[in-house]
Amino acid sequence: MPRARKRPAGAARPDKKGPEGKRTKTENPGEASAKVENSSLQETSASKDCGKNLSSYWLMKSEPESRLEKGVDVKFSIEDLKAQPKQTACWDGVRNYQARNFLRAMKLEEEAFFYHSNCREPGIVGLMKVDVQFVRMMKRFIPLAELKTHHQAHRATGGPLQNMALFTRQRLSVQPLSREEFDFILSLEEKEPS
DNA sequence: GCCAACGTTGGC
DNA sequence: GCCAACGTTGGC
Repeated sequence: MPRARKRPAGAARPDKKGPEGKRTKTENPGEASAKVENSSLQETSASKDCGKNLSSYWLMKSEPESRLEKGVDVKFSIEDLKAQPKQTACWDGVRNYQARNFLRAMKLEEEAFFYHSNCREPGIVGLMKVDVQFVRMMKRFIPLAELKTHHQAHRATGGPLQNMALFTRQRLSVQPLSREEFDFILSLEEKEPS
């Protein structure tokens, strides 16, 4: 279950058991708000610019279709995010330590793609800012298959998606993107679906 | 629903 | 600290 899943509103800690019921409202933005706790984060194409580029970009996966995990529905789509108070949610349910380290490394206001996983049409659906708050839908859905096509081409040509974590670190539910990766993906919005 | 890929656990 | 067994992720 390292996949991200959120709970309604101010959701609190991951392992709360129990009837999902109402959660007490927390002002705490949750793990995703991240203070940099830092550390030895893994080097990826996105994390190696040694300080000159202070911003980071992220991709966060969540499942938009219902699926029970230990009796709890892990579904959390971008529509669900929009429906939260302030369109903001707590990104809990991440257990993988590497993904958790990335959550801790996030800084407020950094931009993140919302990715729908384990569903009929996997792909990037929208943009969020770390808090985690809805920003906007993508101008068009960017399917996994299209990203993969570019990734494969870029491996040959040295293009921006050549090392994209979505393909090189599969199963990582929270992952960093370099600015080049982020900008390239944004540029796809303006193009015809391939 | 299948199952490959990969992470985690735990005995030794 | 190795590594086999087991569990999870997530595309298909």
